[in-house]
Amino acid sequence: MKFDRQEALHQATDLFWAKGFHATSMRTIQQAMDMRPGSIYASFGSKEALFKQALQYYAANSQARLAACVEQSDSPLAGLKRFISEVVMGCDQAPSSMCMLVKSITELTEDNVELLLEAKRLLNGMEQAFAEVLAQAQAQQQLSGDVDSTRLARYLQMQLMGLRAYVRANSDAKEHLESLIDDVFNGFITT
Amino acid sequence: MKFDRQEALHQATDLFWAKGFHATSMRTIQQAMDMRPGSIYASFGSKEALFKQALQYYAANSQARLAACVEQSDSPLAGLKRFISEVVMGCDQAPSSMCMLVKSITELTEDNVELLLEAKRLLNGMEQAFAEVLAQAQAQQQLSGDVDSTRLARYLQMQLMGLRAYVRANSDAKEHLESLIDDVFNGFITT
DNA sequence: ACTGGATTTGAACGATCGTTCAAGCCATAA
DNA sequence: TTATGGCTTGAACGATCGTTCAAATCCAGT
Repeated sequence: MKFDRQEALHQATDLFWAKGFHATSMRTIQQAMDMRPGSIYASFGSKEALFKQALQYYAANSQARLAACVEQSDSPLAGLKRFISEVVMGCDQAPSSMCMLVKSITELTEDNVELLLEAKRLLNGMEQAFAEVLAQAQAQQQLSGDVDSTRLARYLQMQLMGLRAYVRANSDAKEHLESLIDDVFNGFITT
Repeated sequence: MKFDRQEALHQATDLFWAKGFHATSMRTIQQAMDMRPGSIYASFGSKEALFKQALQYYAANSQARLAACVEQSDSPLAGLKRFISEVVMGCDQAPSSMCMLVKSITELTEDNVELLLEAKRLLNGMEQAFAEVLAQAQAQQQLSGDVDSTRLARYLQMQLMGLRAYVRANSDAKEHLESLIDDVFNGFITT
């Protein structure tokens, strides 16, 4: 049976996502991957390199899910809202209610500049993906075209960060969740 | 010269705030405090206990600053906006652009339940403080009284989390900052 | 000056960290 | 069957982690 690199990376990503960079030890990762240190270092290089690849794996997954949401919905805007709901409501199964990129940017310091910059870069990619969906909505007259879509995307991203952080801090506030999502979504639509 | 417990705690708080719980070693703290391990453990108990006291110190400071802002301003609402601006704009001197409580809640897991719960508790305290200021504003007819002030406070806290996280992730976006603050503030006022 | 209790010191502990590498294993080719 | 080359293994490394504690130091009261 061949070694499944993708699956191993998936396990590592979930662990890093749940516990963060510093609190996740290589020994825990070895256990989750069912691999011995030598193999891991041969495949991924180092803990930092592995984390970087985990970030990229996570970001690629997120963008794919956004694209899937848009495709499965009737309109770009509906797809966007579906994505937001999916992300915020489905946080029970996820390793963390928060975005792994935001968590990483929150945790990392100048001691790991490369990782910090990579996380920022990938998060900017997400913002651009949002902007593209919003531009689509504008092209289809679903959204007023007199506001810069990148500005809307920025506002949306900020709101989404706040939403997911709030859920993390107040996990029992699931009741208010749908209304909060609506507030966020409507708030930024009418901006 | 007597040992200044408050000053020592202040140094520790700044370190924890900047680097988080796991990435801050006791040796770094010893250096920042200019104290030897024995003295620290005699005064504060353990790393966890020290961090808990740092959280409390930080939260008390934050509430005091909010109160000061309200007092120095002409109205509760103006005080609130001043506080938000102060917090978001003045993040250059601060150890981190993000709230230490939010950072902690983001970083900590079930491996340190007590710290996690304490951070959540203190953050709820902040939210309540917001609610009180908003209730004041309602009492002075500065804000419509037909919306629950605790609901407004919740929304404000979510927005503030998003704002500070966004600034952290996109530190070069200081240009859009004032407009973002306005958006946040106005957005939640008209809700 | 002397004493006794409180405080400060810093070496050292065991545990765990990220990482390495010689030795063992296994599939393929001759 | 044997030789070869790459992959896997897990013990072990030095560094650092949080923490302890006996010894040194300090200072108030006599």
